[in-house]
Amino acid sequence: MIGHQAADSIERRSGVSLWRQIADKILQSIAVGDFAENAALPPEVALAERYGVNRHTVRSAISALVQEGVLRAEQGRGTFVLSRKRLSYPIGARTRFSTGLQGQTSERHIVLLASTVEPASRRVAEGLGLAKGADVIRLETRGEADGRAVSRAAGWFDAKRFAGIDAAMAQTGSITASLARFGIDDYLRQSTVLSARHADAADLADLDLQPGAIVLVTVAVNVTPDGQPIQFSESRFPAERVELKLSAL
Amino acid sequence: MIGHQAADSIERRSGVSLWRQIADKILQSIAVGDFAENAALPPEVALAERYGVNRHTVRSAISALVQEGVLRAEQGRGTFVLSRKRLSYPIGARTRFSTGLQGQTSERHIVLLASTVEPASRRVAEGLGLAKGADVIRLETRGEADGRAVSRAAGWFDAKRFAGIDAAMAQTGSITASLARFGIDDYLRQSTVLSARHADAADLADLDLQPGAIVLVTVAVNVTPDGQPIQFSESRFPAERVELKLSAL
DNA sequence: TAAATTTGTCTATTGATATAGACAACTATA
DNA sequence: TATAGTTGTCTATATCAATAGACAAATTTA
Repeated sequence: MIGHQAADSIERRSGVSLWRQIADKILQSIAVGDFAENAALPPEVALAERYGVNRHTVRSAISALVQEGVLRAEQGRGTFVLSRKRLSYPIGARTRFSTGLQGQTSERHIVLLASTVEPASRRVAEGLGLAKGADVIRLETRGEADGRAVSRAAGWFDAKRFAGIDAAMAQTGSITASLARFGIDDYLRQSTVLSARHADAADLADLDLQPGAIVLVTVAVNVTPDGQPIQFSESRFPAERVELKLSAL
Repeated sequence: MIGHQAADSIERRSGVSLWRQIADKILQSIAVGDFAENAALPPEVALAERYGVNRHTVRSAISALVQEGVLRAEQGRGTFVLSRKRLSYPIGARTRFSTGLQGQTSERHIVLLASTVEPASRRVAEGLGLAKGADVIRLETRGEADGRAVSRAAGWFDAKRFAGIDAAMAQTGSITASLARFGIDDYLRQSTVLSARHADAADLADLDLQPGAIVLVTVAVNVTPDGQPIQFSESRFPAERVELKLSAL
């Protein structure tokens, strides 16, 4: 697991097609820096030998990545790496979307997609310390960096205490700024539970992913400095574009 | 993304077979608690309708999970959930394998698989603040809980400073105890970078996984309280058996 | 016991996946 | 301008994945 990958590290009869596995490996190689940006990939025949598969199988993987906008193929010249490395998304005591991504991207922002009032499900109620079924405001947001989707999050707030936070969010485009209007000057991340799974149809649409992608999922609770829960959230990140950097631990 | 899954959240032509996607969904449902332990799954025909696929496709998914030891099928009776929920693996400032898993499992331990002295690669050298190529000791370990593999880690230590840590590890079975012999009474996790990918052949063997599985990967540096790096590590976790709980943030 | 329910097995068909080989089209270079 | 190297396209074949239908085998329920 030290950078290189054995020629035999491809699994057949796995339910995951070979071209998908090879596309994953190429993405990984780009993220790790084995394949440099703007440089040419090894020729198809070389990749085919390296992974122990037919050239056409490699072509399937490449065409999927061309479709994704990661590679560009030019007849007679070669296949070139377009995409940058994974975005390193910081998670720590004071996780906010805007801070910490400085320097990695030229443009980043959050879009508020929808806001609804709904009864709290069991886990939302537990996270916020409310009774099950109590009214909560749900904000659906999408994080973008350089025009690519890097996160999709749902955040729940006590509807009584934070009435109007949806409007504030629409105005400011920032959770932090919106909470400030309710007298929350500082907040901390109390807990984060992290898991990973294959993208389903909703993930594909929400994060502009290609079928077969992997998503990282975090479920977190934010609290005031004195421990009062204010926000429960579930966030999804495209694993091929984002890694999570756990800081301030 | 709130517990339920739409009937159409299955992707065709994705490079990931339908049976694998459905197996993932069933695992997810078990982890979330939709399918209770020891209880019967819905009958095959019901699952087929729910996911919009043929009964035989559901059967392929089930047989894969039976192979994995997650389900048990009994002719005439039904298919039953054997496995417990995902193990919640804590990661925080004072992450150690032994602490924090209390109560979740009855038995857990680390096995030292191999120890070698090798020249530091670029990233290991950077993590430990050594010159590239300097001698480092590498410990390969495997974490088990209730007889199931829950982690596989490689840890690197400065060979000069920690000469003999391999023997200490073999004796004590604990990194913490081994470091104590070198005067390290306390250490902190400085940074953790987290990503996810499909399991390759090495992961399948190391973690007893079935093809198509997802692994979580963390790359971390541990330091003394005054900031001196002592350990660089890369750990792999089976996403179907483990979730990471980021605590003390 | 009989009927209903559920998993197991078999055959057949279609489409996606993977391999194999040949050659065309394009680019860079000797 | 040749030649070598590279991607693009085509045909053919074999295997895997998915659907469809029928019926057997085992268990539970009426």
